[in-house]
Amino acid sequence: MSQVAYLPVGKREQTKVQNRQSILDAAREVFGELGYEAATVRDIIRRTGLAAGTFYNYYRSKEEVFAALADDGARRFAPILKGLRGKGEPLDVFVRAAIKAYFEFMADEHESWMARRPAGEQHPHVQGETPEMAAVFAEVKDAIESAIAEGRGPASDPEYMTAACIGIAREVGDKMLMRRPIDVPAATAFASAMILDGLRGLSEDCA
Amino acid sequence: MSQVAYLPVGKREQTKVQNRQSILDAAREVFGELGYEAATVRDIIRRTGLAAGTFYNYYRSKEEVFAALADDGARRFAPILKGLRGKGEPLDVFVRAAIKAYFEFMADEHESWMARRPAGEQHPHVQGETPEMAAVFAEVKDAIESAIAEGRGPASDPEYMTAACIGIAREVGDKMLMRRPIDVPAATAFASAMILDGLRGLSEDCA
Amino acid sequence: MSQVAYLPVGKREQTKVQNRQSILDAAREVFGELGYEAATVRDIIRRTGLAAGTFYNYYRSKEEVFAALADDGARRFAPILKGLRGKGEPLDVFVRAAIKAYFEFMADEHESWMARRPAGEQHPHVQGETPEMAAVFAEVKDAIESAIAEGRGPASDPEYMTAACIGIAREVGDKMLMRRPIDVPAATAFASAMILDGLRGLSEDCA
Amino acid sequence: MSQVAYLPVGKREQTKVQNRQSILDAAREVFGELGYEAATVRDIIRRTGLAAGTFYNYYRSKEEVFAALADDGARRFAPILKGLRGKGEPLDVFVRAAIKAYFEFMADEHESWMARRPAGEQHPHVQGETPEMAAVFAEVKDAIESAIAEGRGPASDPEYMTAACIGIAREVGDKMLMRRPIDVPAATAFASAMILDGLRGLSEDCA
DNA sequence: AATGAATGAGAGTTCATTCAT
DNA sequence: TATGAATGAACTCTCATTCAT
Repeated sequence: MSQVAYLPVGKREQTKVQNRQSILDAAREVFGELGYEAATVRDIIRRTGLAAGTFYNYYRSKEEVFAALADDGARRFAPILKGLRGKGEPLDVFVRAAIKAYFEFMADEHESWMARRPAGEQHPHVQGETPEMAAVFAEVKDAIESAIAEGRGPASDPEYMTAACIGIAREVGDKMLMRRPIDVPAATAFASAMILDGLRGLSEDCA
Repeated sequence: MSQVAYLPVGKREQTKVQNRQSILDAAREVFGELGYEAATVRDIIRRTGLAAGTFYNYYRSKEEVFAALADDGARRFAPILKGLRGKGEPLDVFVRAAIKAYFEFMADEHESWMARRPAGEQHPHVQGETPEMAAVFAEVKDAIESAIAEGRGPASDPEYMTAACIGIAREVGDKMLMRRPIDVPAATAFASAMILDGLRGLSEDCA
Repeated sequence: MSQVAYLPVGKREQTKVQNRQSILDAAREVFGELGYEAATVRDIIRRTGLAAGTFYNYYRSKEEVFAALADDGARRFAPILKGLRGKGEPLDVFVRAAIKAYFEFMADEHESWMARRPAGEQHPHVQGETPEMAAVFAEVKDAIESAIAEGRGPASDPEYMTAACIGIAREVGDKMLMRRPIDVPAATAFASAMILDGLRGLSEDCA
Repeated sequence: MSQVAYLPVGKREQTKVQNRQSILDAAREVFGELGYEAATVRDIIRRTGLAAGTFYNYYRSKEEVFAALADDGARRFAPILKGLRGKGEPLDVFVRAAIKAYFEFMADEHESWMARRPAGEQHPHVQGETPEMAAVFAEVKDAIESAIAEGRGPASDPEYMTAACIGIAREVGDKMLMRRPIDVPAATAFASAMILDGLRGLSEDCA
């Protein structure tokens, strides 16, 4: 009677939210383990414990869940990046901060991220992307390109530069997650140095 | 009957070799066009003109053809790399040469490589690998690691270094293939500079 | 509370009646557009705006709505036919009047009737019946048979005669609805002449 | 060795022909019992005993089987009608002959035809057409229209005339099949008289 | 060996129907 | 009573793989 409903709190709404979340969670795992292409809607619902048809009450296709997951990731990462971009910092500061943010994000997500490297790379396949990662990459790329456009870094070939930075972040980040303990600062230092100074910089900066 | 077989070139052996090759060729095309995951054995045999069952006389699965293709690629790329490794060159020479070899290899293969990026990125999907590429990466990684191990470069963190180099090569190479004309020397210069000097080096080396 | 209910018109009863009617209307449309077989309960409720479960408070199945619709049609057509049957008219008068009544009924209903012949006969399918039509046929058949039984026409083979009349009415009526403008008198004249005089009668009666 | 192969006689070809036939037979039955719309591919293969996938080795869809069945029917009926049309007979001769041919065709097919009226009309549904019938109707219609166009009958309203004749044939034919014994000559006499002379002609011609 | 039809598991998806709210 | 999400059976169709020829 006197209840103030800040959010829908009926039992129905509750299970709806739960189910949506179950599906997203299951999807994250499945995409992680099998890769986007190999994953099937049925794999997702199986892991969910829900009935086959229930999936379609929430998402119309595998693509749609993927997109939802990507949105999730982007929503969490974008603000961090936006903050960095606003300040007009010189490139090295920006790079270090962005890499740090990215690696922290990766480490955060890493349970599911690890799930997808199930010991021994049984499939020859594809270095998968979690949907969140895909979104994050897009953001990073955008950020780096505009940083360059604003003259806060060498104006060599913005597209190649972005590509190179992403390549480093992706591969080093991947390796980072495979080590125990996961050492974000070390990986950040390495990747930043590599980006900023190349191999030459590594002896001094990282050794 | 009266044929003298210097090599296995009897009619049987000939068609056997031909068929095996047809399958590999078809597989290369199909993996290129559809991506590894989306490709099906049926797609491969359809393109082959052979009967469905015949496929299984040569390969037991899609994975196996993929592996065979990867071997192919590795067999062609490995000698180049081996040559470089033998000479005990300093790291910068080795890197430049390796990158060059790799990008030339990519450009060579690029017809099929391009085929599988069918303009507009209709799937959200995965940056696939041709099987050959996968093999090449393994080789490169090995080469770089041993170069480092032999002390011909900074002894920072060999695994991270390798990862970073591969990341740069992969992403920059990808971009290179998307430009017209495909400019291998320019991409090589960029990637080498980036690897060796990082962003700082780019202004001088590449501009 | 203080409402005097002459008929069940309480709020509850009102919406009950309304809902029942919505469902029937929606069903008529849907059967018309999709055909009986292709129509689904979901299609009907979707058009209704009601919740899925609500349908089942009124009808247990698609079949049951169909039957209800047929009853509707029969209820409207039966009195007309009953009027004709009571008078003991000779067969030709009866036939003309019945055909006229039937064609008028068809023309009346024809919006929905037309909807279900969506130009170009995309399905190979079946000449469907609206439920009302099915009911009407039953009535007509009964009327004709008893007219014959009462000796108001040639006693050849009542069942065949009925069948023939129904066949003519059905097919000619169908054609009538496909022409613009819909000319009920002309179609009635044709069908009556055909029934009464066969092809020979057509030159004189209809030309 | 010395065998002259009039037809493919390998075991494989044999089963292929058999399977194709099984599917057609099963489809005929299923369309008969359930109607075209309600019938599913699964219903057909279930009755066949073949594996699910096998269906698709022969036909790509329900539509395609239907079409094949219709072709069958048309192939058998068309020549008869063509023969009649060539001779330029007056309309009454043509009509009698065509009706006779049609009813004989129906009686022939009637095992399967009967199968689809499984005692008591459990579905409200559709007066189905076997695919063969659909094809036959198209032929008949064409024949009648051109007979009229050639002036071998009253020039009233060709489309209505055709419709009326088809209606009679369809409905009377249906009834004919429901009687035991099936009396094709009687039904032919009735329908012909009805078409040519209408109800008035029935007393004299048929009684 | 090569063939290609048969197989049946399994994918995506829709639907009638139930039932807690 | 109305609601609408959950259910799971059933449908269409494709695929990897086998095996008689």
